[in-house]
Amino acid sequence: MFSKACEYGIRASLFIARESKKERRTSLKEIAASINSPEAFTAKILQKLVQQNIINSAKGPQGGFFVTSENQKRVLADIVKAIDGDTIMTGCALGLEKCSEEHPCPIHFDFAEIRNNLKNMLEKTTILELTSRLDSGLGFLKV
Amino acid sequence: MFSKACEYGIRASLFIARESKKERRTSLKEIAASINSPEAFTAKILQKLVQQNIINSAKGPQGGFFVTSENQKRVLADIVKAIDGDTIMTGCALGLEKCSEEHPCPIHFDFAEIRNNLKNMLEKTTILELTSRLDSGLGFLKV
DNA sequence: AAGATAAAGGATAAATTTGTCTTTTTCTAT
DNA sequence: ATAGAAAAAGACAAATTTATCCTTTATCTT
Repeated sequence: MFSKACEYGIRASLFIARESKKERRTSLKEIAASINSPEAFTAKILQKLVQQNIINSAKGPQGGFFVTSENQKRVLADIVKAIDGDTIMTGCALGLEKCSEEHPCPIHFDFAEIRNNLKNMLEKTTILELTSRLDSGLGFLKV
Repeated sequence: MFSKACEYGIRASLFIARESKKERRTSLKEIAASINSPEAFTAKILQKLVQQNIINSAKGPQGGFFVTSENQKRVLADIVKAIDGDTIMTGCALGLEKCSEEHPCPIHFDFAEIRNNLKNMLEKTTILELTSRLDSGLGFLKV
């Protein structure tokens, strides 16, 4: 469904956001250990998310990654788009470029429904909401 | 969503099934041209589908690929599983191995619904049904 | 100012997926 | 029997994704 990079990206973002709520910046090392992801690869993914202003970072001592309250309002779709693009939310299930309502592939209408449900879910689910779930013990990020 | 191999595999299977309804066996060359896929790569995918008895083939002159009436009853899920496995229908959205109802990731319940809708769709949609749509001009397989 | 800390950036490597090419096997029709 | 047709099989190549390592930049602390 999502690429490995995207899975790590979401998990990392949620972990960082959660720490941010506690007014803590967190380091790459801590993130990778907490979400069970390869450190250097995770660094690359976080770089990309920082560049797109989805999460935030600061260099130097006491630096690290964090999520501003503005960015806490971001949704899963933002992360997914930043890393995997939006093919999963808009593309044809059979990979046909010119698939559309007017010129549909054989599973277009069945799939459009599922894809739209996914899209809606990703677009309405905020980082904030998910960290709340984590805080209330509803959900984990590791293994 | 699906791998390229899976996209080609589904498109090819539908094309072959459609030809089979007309009592025609169809060749690799014809298939690849008709669904716009790389010929040699498509060959590998079809090999795998034949091995798993999802589509059928015959060697030699007048040979080619076809779909028995038994196999016409197969569903999309069979093809997807044969090529991509069933991760997409059962796996965790965040790639967590031990994600479950009891030990869920933060988006487990939202995602489970979407994943189940996808699973149900794939499991109820037969090759036969899809070729009927193609026959009635409802859907295409190329580009 | 100097040193330490932590992310950013760039080059490289491994693994997987996608894709090609050549040879072999099987079968049909003549 | 044999020639030709077509899939099967195996080896190889390119592209993409996943992953690592090393150097540079920024900035905080002393």
